[in-house]
Amino acid sequence: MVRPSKKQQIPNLQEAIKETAWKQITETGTAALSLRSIARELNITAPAIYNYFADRDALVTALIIDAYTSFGDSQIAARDAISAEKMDERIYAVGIAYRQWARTYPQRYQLIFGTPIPGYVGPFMEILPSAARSLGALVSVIEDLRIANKLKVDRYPNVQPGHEEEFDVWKSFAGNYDILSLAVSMLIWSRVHGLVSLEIANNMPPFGVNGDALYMYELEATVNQFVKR
Amino acid sequence: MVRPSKKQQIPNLQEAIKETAWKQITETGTAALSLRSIARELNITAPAIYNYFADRDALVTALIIDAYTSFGDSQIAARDAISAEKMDERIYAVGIAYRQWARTYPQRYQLIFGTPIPGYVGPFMEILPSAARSLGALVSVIEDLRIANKLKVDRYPNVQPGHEEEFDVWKSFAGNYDILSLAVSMLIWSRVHGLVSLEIANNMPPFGVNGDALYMYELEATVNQFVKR
DNA sequence: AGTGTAAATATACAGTGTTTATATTTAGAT
DNA sequence: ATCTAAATATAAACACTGTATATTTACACT
Repeated sequence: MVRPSKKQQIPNLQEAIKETAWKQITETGTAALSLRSIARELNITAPAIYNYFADRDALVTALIIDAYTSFGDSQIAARDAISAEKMDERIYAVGIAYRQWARTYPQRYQLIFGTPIPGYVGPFMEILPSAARSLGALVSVIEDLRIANKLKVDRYPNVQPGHEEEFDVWKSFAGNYDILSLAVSMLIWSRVHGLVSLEIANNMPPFGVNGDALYMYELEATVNQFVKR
Repeated sequence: MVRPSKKQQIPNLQEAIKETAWKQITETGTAALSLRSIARELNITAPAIYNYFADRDALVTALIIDAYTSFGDSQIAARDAISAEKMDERIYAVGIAYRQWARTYPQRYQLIFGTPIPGYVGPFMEILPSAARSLGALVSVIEDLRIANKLKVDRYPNVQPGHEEEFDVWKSFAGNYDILSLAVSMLIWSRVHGLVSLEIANNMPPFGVNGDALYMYELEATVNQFVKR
């Protein structure tokens, strides 16, 4: 038997490979991702995967884009659940959804923002669209604040020109926002990411404050810092 | 030739293995760490390493502890370069040293705070001493602030009891500080880590604000938030 | 001098990503 | 209906990886 007849083949093998990859990542972590073990579970041979993904890194890239899309969906849904005028509430909603998604899918979070795959470096321009879309939820709220003249940013560091190409791609997927809104969003994002990534990676000493309360405390501090009242 | 005479042997092979590991990590990243390639470079066989480290994870743990020690040295040196009364200046010094160390040794930073070694999970209690010591530099300054009644922490989330054993180990290496100082330090740490880790991992969009200025902006915001004046 | 131990090698096993060549099924064109 | 070509899978092999086992040898101590 060199090639099974189509009757016994898996339909949509490309999707099946990704699904099996996610299943294994969820069960045993991102580090355990292995083309051969995926093939074993699908009862195919490892080289067959190369008909659907150029190499292991291409599969990882596809997984990352899928994860960003899921992440972005939850970000956008959280934002849109609050009416557009209540901007600070939107910030809280997006912030809470951020942590919730990360805690629900810790492996996906690490796959996106960590570097758990040995040797893998993502193709920036390929990933940027889905990344821009997911971070765009926060950016859009900050931009609304800025337009409403409620963004408190005295002496904010100057934004630098350059990287026009990446910026254009960003704008085409996240929205055409002022670069100041983008820069402020990056700082807010880094705060949220700081707490969440340490929590996910269990790098926070296990003693200390309640995670939920600490996270809300940080969100409040951030809103107080950046929103005029 | 089954065993070379001691004359041609490498003295202090344990140290030599670690040094070679660091060299390779610096040159080709944490992901490329390999016992066999270390052995090749030292002109020994791979199993010989097992006389000095129980397995690959034990070597990684030793590297992490060394990295924490180097990191802690720089933290403590930065703190002690400023006289103890100038507490806010000490926070800046420790914060700046944090980013500087991370940018000087990005691979070591990722080794400590990321998860770039597939399947490796560090033995918490073994690493805690060196970790506590390095983070203790910041904690000690926050504790000084608290004692001087200059710590601005209205409505800070309650600290939780439990984990007494880890806490005792922490205190024996970082100092016997109030748990509130510890908790505040964790939040400050998460902010610094958020910015630095995104910068190190190149996960920050390359457009935006100047890295140095943004980092100082965040340090100032943090000092303004937590230090009474 | 003899012996025991420690430290290295040699060998082997199971796993990984990937390449190459080969076989077969399937779709499309004559 | 038949021939051809592309698509899709396998089989085998290569160069790696960490690690276990058995063996050999150098050295230190009695």
